[in-house]
Amino acid sequence: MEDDRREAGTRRRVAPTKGDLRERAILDAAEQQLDSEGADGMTVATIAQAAGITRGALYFYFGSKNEVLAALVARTVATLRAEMDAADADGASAPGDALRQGVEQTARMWREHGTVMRTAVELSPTVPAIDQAWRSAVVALADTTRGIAERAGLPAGPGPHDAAAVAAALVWMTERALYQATVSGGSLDEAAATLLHVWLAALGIPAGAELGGAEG
Amino acid sequence: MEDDRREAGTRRRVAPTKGDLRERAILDAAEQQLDSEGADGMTVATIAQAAGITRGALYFYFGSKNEVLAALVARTVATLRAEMDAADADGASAPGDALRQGVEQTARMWREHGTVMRTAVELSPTVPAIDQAWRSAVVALADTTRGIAERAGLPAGPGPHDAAAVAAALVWMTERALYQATVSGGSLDEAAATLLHVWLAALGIPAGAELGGAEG
DNA sequence: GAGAAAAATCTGCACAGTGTCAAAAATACT
DNA sequence: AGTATTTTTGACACTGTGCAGATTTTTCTC
Repeated sequence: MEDDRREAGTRRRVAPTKGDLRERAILDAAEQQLDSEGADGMTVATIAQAAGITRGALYFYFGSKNEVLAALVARTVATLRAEMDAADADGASAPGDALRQGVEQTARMWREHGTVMRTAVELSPTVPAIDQAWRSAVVALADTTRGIAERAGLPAGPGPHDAAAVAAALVWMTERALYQATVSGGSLDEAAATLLHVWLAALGIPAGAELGGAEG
Repeated sequence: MEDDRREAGTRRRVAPTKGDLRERAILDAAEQQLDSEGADGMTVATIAQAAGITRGALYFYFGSKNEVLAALVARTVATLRAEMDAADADGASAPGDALRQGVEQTARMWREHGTVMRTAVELSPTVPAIDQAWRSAVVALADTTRGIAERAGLPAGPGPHDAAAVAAALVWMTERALYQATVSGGSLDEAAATLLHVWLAALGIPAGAELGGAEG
């Protein structure tokens, strides 16, 4: 029963190995090509080549092309999660500042890794692995947000207006809005400003100095 | 320049031809296999075979497998649209009845052509042709709904609470809810009941006799 | 530390599916 | 019949994926 040590879909062990370098190289190559060629132009052969291995070898590290994408999404999303937690735990304990930082960081993530984020949203419905990675990230962000919301005074108990429900709705709204901005070539900054506005309103925080571009 | 008479992605003329029979046969075969085999198991070869032609010939009628799906979505959605318009123009001029019929008919469509509808939702983000067909249907339904909403007394003028905005939101909500019910194996009837409730509330129509299963 | 055993990594090829195309066959038109 | 148009075919190129081993790296033993 050595199958216990195997990862689903691959023949590789889960144990720590140096081949993790290759894994990272594969993900790097994938992200780069996702940017330049798009999700379709990016082929297993070109990824493998850029990572210095053959097509077949890539399937040693990942069970499929989609699993590569899923891992890429997971990696990108882990960064965002870490930044959010750090910002939340950091000096910025005032709910308003935490929210501003959260929205800003999310927007920055979309700016720097827009293609990955966009791919995650688009492939979620059809690729279970991606859906899982993405959904777990959203849930984690929603949870962090819930903490802020409670500190801002939202009720904790179960109910349609409790901190958890509002936080979830806000996070999904943000996903949707930034995705739309990315796809339609709209301004991420404007979207972020709008989002922050709604966030503050939803949590009942008086809008102090929001993002730039105040108007009307 | 005879290309003007050509359809994008195919070599076939747009002009009326008898080969439309084959086209329908292809779509029928596709829908059947979509039900039995799923979107992945369904291959161009099997569709062509079921339609009595070879793989290559299929590409004479449709530019790609996705175009077949897109045409299937368009056909299915055209049916729903026609039914909605008929029901709206019909005897049921009372907004409440029109809404009930609309929701019921949409739910029935999901019951009878669930696989096609589901495929439309899932492939919309990645297949432009499908996205276009689906989106246009949603817009059309939203417009019909807007008419009902205005008759129900919602303001027509532009604004975040006007009939058009509310109608669009309701239609998208319905899409989402019925999709979720289909995917998660939930009850379409229950979903429809909930939806009708929200619809009536949103349009300010007193809930007379809603669908079965009243509670609380 | 040499050498064997085991594990990790990689290669090369096979196979099925999609999409393209030039040329053949069927059909319609005059 | 003769010609133009529609429809079909068959072969080809490319992609994703599976797999049987070959090769390299690590681990263990003496």
